[in-house]
Amino acid sequence: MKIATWNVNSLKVRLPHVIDWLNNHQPDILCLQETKLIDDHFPLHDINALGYHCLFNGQKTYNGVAILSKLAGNDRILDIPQFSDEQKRVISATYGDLRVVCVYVPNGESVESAKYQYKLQWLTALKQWLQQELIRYEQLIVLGDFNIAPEDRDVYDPDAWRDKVLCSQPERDALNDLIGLGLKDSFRLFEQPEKSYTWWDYRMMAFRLNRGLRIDHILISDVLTKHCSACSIDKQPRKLERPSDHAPVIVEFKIKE
DNA sequence: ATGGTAGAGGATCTA
Repeated sequence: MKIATWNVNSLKVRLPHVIDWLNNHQPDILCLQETKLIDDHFPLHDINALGYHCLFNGQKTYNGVAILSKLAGNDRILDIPQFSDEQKRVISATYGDLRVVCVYVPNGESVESAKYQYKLQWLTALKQWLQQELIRYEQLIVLGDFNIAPEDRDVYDPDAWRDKVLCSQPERDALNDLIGLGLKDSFRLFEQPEKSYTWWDYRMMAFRLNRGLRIDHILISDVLTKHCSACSIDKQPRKLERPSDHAPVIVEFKIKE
């Protein structure tokens, strides 16, 4: 079983890349962030034509998340329950015995910004909700754009990024709090190349110079860890014309469900 | 040097 996450930065612009990627990789599940589409404009038929079901939670201009899957999803939940938020950043559903939570964590803008406080509050709400979900679902996977680089080795220039947004200690603490609920960063279960990143700024030739950050993650519950066989970043789509600024992250499991 | 690029939408806001 193969599950992936990809911040596409506009599904309208990136639809050809997503279609090619689905055809080439045949993931069982692909979670998308920054679809930037209202639900009425979701390209449902194009994706259905590839044999994938779609669940989505979109809005105009910003944010927006979706889950594409070979199996139909059950028990769909939109957003974080009991957390009032106009921004569409979460969708979750069950596939077989697997509970999938697709997240687009707020960027935060800068540590001085009000958006940074929103980000930390949002992460607290996510933690409180996931604590309950982990009781309900033994096989839980939480994946998406977390907008947090967990450690200095996940940053191309740690000194330049020290205490900056995406790297600050409160953000890293918040991510570690999620992991502390009983989740693991699947990427770090395996030996990985040095300087592995998932996002590169469009500016200053950042991708060509591999000036990136690893901010997209796949967190899995302990039961899933036992069956997890690989986790990797696919840099290939970042090399295409008009790419997303993020690369997909893929996790694989030996179990079939 | 406080820039630069991309997307949405139609002037800025967000990342």
